[in-house]
Amino acid sequence: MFFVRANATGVEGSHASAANSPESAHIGDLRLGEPIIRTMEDFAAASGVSRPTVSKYFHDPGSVRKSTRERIEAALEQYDYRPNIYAINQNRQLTKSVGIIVPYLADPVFAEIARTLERRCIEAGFHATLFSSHGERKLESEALNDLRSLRPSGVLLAPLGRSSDRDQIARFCEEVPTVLLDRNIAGIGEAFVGSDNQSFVSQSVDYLTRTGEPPCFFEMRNPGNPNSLARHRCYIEAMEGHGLEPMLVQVEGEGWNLEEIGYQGGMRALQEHSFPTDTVLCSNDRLAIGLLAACYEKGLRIGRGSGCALRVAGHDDHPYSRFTCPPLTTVAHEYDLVSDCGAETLLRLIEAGGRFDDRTETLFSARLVLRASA
Amino acid sequence: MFFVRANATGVEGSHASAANSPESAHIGDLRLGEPIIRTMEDFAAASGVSRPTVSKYFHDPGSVRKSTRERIEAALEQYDYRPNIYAINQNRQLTKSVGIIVPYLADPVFAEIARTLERRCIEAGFHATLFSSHGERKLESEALNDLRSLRPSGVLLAPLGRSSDRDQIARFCEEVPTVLLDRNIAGIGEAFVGSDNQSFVSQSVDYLTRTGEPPCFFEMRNPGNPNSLARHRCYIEAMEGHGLEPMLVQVEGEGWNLEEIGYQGGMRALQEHSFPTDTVLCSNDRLAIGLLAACYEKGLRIGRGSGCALRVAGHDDHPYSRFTCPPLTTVAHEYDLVSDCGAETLLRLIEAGGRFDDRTETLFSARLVLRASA
DNA sequence: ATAAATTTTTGTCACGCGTAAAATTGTTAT
DNA sequence: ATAACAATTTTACGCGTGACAAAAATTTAT
Repeated sequence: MFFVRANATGVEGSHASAANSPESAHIGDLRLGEPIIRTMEDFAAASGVSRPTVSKYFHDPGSVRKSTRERIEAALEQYDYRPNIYAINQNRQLTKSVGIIVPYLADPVFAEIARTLERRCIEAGFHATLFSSHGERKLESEALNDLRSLRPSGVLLAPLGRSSDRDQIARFCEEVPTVLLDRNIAGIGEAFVGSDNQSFVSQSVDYLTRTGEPPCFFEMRNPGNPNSLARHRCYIEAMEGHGLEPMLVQVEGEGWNLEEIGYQGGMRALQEHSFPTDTVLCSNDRLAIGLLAACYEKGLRIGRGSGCALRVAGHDDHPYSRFTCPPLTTVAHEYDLVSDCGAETLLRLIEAGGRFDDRTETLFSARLVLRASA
Repeated sequence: MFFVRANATGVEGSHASAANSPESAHIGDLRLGEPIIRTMEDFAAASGVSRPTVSKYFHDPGSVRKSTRERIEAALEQYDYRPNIYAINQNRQLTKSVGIIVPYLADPVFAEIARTLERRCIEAGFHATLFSSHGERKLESEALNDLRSLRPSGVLLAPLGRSSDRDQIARFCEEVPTVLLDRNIAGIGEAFVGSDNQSFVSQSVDYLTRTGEPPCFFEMRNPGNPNSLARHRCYIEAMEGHGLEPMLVQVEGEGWNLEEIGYQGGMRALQEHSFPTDTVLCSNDRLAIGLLAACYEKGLRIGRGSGCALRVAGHDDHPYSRFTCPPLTTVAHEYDLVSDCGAETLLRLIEAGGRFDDRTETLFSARLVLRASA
């Protein structure tokens, strides 16, 4: 199954004889005669400036005299000291830190959202700490607790949704200025930024009915995701708005393995001929990816051409939907815009002192992306 | 583009009038007469026990007398106090925290690895903090610095690879007990856990040559990933071992958008007929996913059947490779095993006091996964 | 009941830093 | 040179915790 090579490089072993005391670990890279800099105290002594002045410098380099600044920066060159961010957070009245929580990092959409959020916060001079709930309520709670200890000036929270501990989130939001992202919880947090599910579904339904048979809706019977519930409702509304009968194809399954759920459910639906029309609109792209795999296995040709058996469309513009076979027609979740706006909203919130007078909800419209699958 | 609904829910506004002082924010959930518990000092007073005893309790509940334990736990019920993890880390000689760094969380493979690592560490009673380098050397450096401040007992580090600051990582590893993951850096860290690239490539090359034309190798010209370099070498060795001429198809591109790079490179290679054989072995599954999309667009049938124009295989068993069309034949990177072993190795390292006598390298063999594409 | 062992309390120091007031030094204007 | 002002240093305290020694209280053994 596996094997172990000991000392495979043959070059090291240098630290094998080193003792465990923290000093000895540093003897290697210590030019003799130079002191070891661990704390701001040490660094202040080494640079010939008092510790509070050093503290002031790190808070705002422009707030100290030029000659002092130069001395500090000279010492900085030599010792590359950096203050302990967690000690700072413990003591500053208003931190330069923000927290980010996403429900599930293994979902590429959230991975992208997290990446953008982190970048924006860093660009604004903040230190960002990222947490993933990994789909588990317990881990979401842990993340909230950690964030409390971190004392961030603000938090961007994309909650798990149905399985969140609503009361705990509400309490957290009263303690820490929080912007909700992607999934709204009515009345909780200082603001919400997300997508307008109605514009998602109405666009896809409009397009599909205009260009062919009206779509049935392919979804999970018990989605953990509140956006799924909203899309379900919007589909029904949109169909009724066209004077059409809604057609639901619901698949079983729990958790976050949506491609697998879409595949299994798709196989079953195809075997049992449960699709009442030749057009399938999936609640999200991950289910669609699974369905496409099932269709391929069944030998069905997907697309809007004459030789095609089925049209398949999704929602979200998942990073991989460009690369499915055929490429997936979908409605883009503008997660870059949502992320940018979320980060910006949080920064405004922090500048405003942590509270807004009114709780705003910013919803981005979706953008239809036509590709070959429908 | 987007619109804002102010006060859309119509139910809230309760905290709109709350002042900014930390006390007033808590009046809402404060049963009058009960003190607000923020620190261990407060909590000790509320539970009628001294603070050091409370501290002892949290360190090890079994270390205090039963009657004392019950008093603390009764108070815990009432106030749900939790010690500040960052303050703890600052003071404990040996922390119950570990750090995890992965190079790119938006890659589902690393997202899965991170998730498994985190879970294992939590199960072992540790507090895990996850960092993503997001593909940027600067962010990897930041993560290392943050971890220094966090004072973890150990770190699991999957480095960026080529773009890592090797010296900085070396220095870090001398300060903090570190297990390297997925990508080895010779001699750095107390141990390495990863995959045996040779077994990957030899298995795929063996299988493909046995069942059809020998494969050409589809890869990036300048991969940032050291595993890619290793696989390149292993492909050449494997081919020569069969007495065959290695055939390389190298595509341009930078960064982490591998599907796109595979797609663009694949389109070009197909247009220019650069594939010298009907069998394409991709350096990793993400490139393969892009190539499959290009093949679909070109109308090429993929698979090992008689009506097929091309066989395509990959490496890694990417979470989506099951759902490509056709499903991708690949060699599984056993990232669950790697994660488990990595976590276990770190725990052993911590128990051993942070240093191993010998630097071990544990390599997992790959597992051939036959699907329809080759 | 008394002595011995265990547990808890008290007190004090530590960690690495922010912060505020007072004392000192440096700079500029006159 | 002197006053006026700004920048800096000193001093002292705080944050929320761990760690350790000595004293006090409790439990257990005899």
